Amino acid sequence: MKEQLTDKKKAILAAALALFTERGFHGTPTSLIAQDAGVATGTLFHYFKTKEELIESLYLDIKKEAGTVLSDAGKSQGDWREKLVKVCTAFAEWGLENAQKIYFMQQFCYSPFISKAVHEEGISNFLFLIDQIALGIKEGAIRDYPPELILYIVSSGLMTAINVAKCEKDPSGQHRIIKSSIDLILHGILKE
Amino acid sequence: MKEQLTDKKKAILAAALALFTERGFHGTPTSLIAQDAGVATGTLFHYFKTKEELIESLYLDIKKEAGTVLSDAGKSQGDWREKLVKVCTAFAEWGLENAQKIYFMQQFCYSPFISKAVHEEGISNFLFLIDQIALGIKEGAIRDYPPELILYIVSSGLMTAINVAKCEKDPSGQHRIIKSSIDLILHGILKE
Amino acid sequence: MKEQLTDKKKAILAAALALFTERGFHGTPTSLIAQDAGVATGTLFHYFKTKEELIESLYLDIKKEAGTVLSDAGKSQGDWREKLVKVCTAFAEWGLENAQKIYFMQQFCYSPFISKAVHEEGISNFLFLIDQIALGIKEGAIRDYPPELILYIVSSGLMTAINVAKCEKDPSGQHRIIKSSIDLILHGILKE
Amino acid sequence: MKEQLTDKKKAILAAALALFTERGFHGTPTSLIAQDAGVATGTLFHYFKTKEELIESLYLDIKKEAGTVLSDAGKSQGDWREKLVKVCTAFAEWGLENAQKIYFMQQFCYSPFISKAVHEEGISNFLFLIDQIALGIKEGAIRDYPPELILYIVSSGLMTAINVAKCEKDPSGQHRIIKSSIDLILHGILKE
DNA sequence: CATGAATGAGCATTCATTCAT
DNA sequence: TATGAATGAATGCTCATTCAT
Repeated sequence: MKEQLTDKKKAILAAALALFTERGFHGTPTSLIAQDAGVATGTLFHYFKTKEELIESLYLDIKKEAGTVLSDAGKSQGDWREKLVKVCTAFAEWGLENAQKIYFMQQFCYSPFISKAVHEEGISNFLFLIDQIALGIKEGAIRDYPPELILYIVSSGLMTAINVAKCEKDPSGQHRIIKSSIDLILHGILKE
Repeated sequence: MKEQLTDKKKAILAAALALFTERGFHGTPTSLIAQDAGVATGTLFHYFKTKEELIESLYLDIKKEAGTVLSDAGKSQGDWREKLVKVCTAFAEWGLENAQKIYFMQQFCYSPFISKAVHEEGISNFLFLIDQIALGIKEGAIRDYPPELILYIVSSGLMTAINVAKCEKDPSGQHRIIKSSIDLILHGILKE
Repeated sequence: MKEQLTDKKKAILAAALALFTERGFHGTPTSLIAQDAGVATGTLFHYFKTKEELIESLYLDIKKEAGTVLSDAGKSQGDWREKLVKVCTAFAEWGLENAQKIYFMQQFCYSPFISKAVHEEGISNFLFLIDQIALGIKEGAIRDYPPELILYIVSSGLMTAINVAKCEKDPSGQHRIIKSSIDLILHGILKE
Repeated sequence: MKEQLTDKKKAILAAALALFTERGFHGTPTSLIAQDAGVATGTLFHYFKTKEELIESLYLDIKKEAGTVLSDAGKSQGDWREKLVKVCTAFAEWGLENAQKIYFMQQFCYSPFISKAVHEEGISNFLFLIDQIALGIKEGAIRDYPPELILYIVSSGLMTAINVAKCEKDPSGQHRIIKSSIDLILHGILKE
């Protein structure tokens, strides 16, 4: 009973993700989302007050998922390099397998019709990484730059790596690119 | 007389850049662009067949400008590191001073309503950098990864650096961030 | 149990009256009425088959109440003038104390989405006044015009008086206006 | 050239008046107004920013027309009674011939979705009557009550008279009712 | 070249009403 | 009875584009 309702919401979010990725926010009418999700237009607006709220909701969900991937990977053992490689690899692999989500986030990121508040809420899932980086600096493993700057540069590097990797057809080629990129990126921030 | 026409075209492009940056492509009606540019709506469509063509034209202009900045900086003397620092610094400084153009390019980059062809044409301004990077690898100065991958990662890193720097109010803080970022990025790609 | 149902119906009617008065028929969604009444939307439609039926029901209730006020006042003793003053005063005072009901009736009156039948049913509560007026004419107290015309003009005069009086803040000012108006109106219809 | 544009605006206003009268504000889609006026929907919104603005514009036009009718009639010669009869008759006759406009004003008057400002602007066309009434009181012709109250009661009486008269089929019947009503109303406000 | 009135397809959103529980 | 999720037709309004002047 309650499951069915959740199912509709899920269906709407799934359809929205697919369509936004293919056609962009403005190229995707809410009516089409509803249709693809197999619900009435009214139903979409029952779960999300506006189209914008749907987009934000989707964004927050994805950010949370990405945050979980990272924090799980961050629990691994090993020295700083090993740990960072694990975290970066986990994120990149997730990104490769969830190409739509990555693409959605990029679209969203530079969309001027999203409020600052939502951006900040989305970033909150990654704040723990800043602490980690700060720790790495203190321990002398990571080069001494503002942790936030490091986080952003690493993130954008990974995103770019995922984009480039996606252009490869075979998975081995993709992984090679990811590996190279992580090597390159980490070489930039790690001492020695 | 020919001057006046060019002036109108320029006015349209300038108004469009400002508005797209503030409000996004879809949040900016062509009528508003025309109004801000001080011309009639019909005039806009006289110079640009469609809204999309206007956006693409703007994009190509900006890419060309950025390309010029880079290629000018690339002509400088010095070893690889010095050269790369110059090129990166030139781009970042240009980006800081042309925040709207950077923002426009980012929006544009992930907009699904832009054709591949235009993206490729835009990138053409940067292809000489790939050759340079390949040369640097051959000469043993740059670490051996696919030159294109290096280019993209460096670019995204710089873009991110510009974004972060723009959050700072005082220029000295901005330049410090840019310097740190370039140091960080180049440390990743340069051997030792 | 039967009490509870009646309570819900009453709650719906009360909420509807308040909302229609503030926001108009079309500005008031049934869902909002239900919410304000503390019931589910489905419940509203259990008691009233359609929104229109709810409006008509409300109208008829109010007309009946107004009719009762008038007929009670009409039972008073005295000559024609005294009697008419009593009836008019009773109506006006009721209107002042039931501003929402007056306002609702005025809205309703000119709403083209109400059927003639309902209008006529509503008027039925006032038909006895026509007979009274006819009697007054026959007895030579009231000037000789079509009784229905007299009724309508007196009614609209009173409604207007109530509207004007409602603009006054203090009750004494309101009563003065009512008194003046009734004097004015009755002077028009009474002989000498 | 300029005539044609004006014609479209006129056509929209005319179509709107007819439709609003028949079907009410909310029962009349803007698309239907445009269709009946023989223009595109976009054209309607070219001339009137919103549906509400169209309605208000129509209201103000009608009020102005009514004001002109009254002020023209007010310029006639004669004693107070003759003058008042002329003014009232002129208004009532205009109302009979412009039944839709009267009906529209009544709808509008009690519509809660109209701003106070517009109501006041509409009333401004009638303010000169208040001065006239005040003068009549000072000269001892009109009974001593607040001039505004007198104006409102007379107005509503005339409106009612028009409504009643409209129910008659033959014009002579209509005029008889108007005449009776004016007699009745003026008897109320004139001394002796 | 320049204008801006006119177009009409397209879209987000609302809301009366139904019905399975 | 009571609920409220689900429905989908209906509507106000936008905006890229055209074209007569």
